[in-house]
Amino acid sequence: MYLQSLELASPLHNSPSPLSLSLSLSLSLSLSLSLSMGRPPCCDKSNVKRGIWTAAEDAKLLAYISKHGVGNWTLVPKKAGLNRCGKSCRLRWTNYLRPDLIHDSFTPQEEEHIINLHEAIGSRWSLIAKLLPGRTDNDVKNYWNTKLKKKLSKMGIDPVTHKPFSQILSDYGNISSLPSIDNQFGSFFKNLNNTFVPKSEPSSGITGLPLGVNTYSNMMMNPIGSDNSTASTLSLGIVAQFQEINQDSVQVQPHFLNEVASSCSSSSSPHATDHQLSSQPTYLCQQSHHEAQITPSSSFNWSEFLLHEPFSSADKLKQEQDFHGTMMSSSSALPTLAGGSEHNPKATTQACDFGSSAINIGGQRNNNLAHDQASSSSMTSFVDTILGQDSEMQAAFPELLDASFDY
DNA sequence: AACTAGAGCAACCGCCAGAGG
DNA sequence: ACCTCTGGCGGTTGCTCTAGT
Repeated sequence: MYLQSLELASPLHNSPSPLSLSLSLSLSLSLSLSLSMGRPPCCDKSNVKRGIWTAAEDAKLLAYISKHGVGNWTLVPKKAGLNRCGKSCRLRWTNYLRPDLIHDSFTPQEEEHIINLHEAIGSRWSLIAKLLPGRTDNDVKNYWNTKLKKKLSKMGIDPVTHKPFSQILSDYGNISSLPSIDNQFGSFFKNLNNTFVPKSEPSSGITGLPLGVNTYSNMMMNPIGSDNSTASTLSLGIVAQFQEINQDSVQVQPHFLNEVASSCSSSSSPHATDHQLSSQPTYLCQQSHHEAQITPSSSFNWSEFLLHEPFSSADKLKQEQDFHGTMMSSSSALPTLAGGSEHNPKATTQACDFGSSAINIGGQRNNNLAHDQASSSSMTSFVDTILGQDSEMQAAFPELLDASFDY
């Protein structure tokens, strides 16, 4: 069927030169191969318009959807009189034409939400977008990739782990026998090539940034003396709300953000996922949703081993003040987030067990405090743990561990 | 004015999960 | 249990615009 429509529509048919014949043949062969070997394409890609949408196409799609609503997207282009792939129509509607979308630039508050949520749940753009009314996952993703990632890097924060580069360096220095740095440190070394802000001048990376980023940078860089309970409440609330969204997303209609927004902004539900919370906790990884869930090790907790960023006392004082102030604003800006864990002590417990750096903003800071007293013993046990695992891996995969890493 | 590099963003691609047969 | 199909998602690409030289 696909082959037929391709041949009928192909411009090659109008001029059967030897070249076009061979092209047509190879095209047919590859197409029939793909038909026999895998799933057929959702539409005849060679026969649909691609690229930028015109105003006329937008008008057609809008007119059709406003009249009939969205149903089967593969039928929409046909019924709307569009020469487009159904998937393309869906994307155009979802990312651009939907009436509830905001096309303005992101506000500092939204920026802060994105950063906090990214730390909490990683690059789950659709989930993050559900917490930002009027924004699409594509918007958020683009904004993160083009702006926020660079901003964080310039501030000396690894956008993948949300840890200060210096901390990652310290960690790496203490566990230099680790075989694979790629998995552990994400984009750190990539980012380090482009930007590095000396930690002796923390203000240089912060000046001029919007409030949200200041807040975040202070949270990241000054755990000392900060209001741990507030920070903890915020981060735990994010996790709780994320869990709530995860559950709600099953029920809501995907294309109507108003419904999504209202379901997301509802107070933390008492039914919030007793079964979820009591089930085995999982670590959320940023690399890919395909490998996003990792069974946690019971032997150690990453956050127990985090180092804090050393600053001069004057910097500390200023950042402490900033942190107090901005955390308050964060809490007010995220009312449902902050309230999430209050009604759910289980959530608190579990979130604290989330050792991944991606999860626990406040918990990490608590641990940083404790780390002042217990850093050496913690780091020792951490190194022991890693070395133990290293030895196991060396025994299992000796050929993979021969490569050395020079920096 | 012409060229170039980088930023921003819309759109596409390929994979996956889930529904339905 | 298996297969097909659709919708959803995250990652990537490529076009356009703008600032710098």
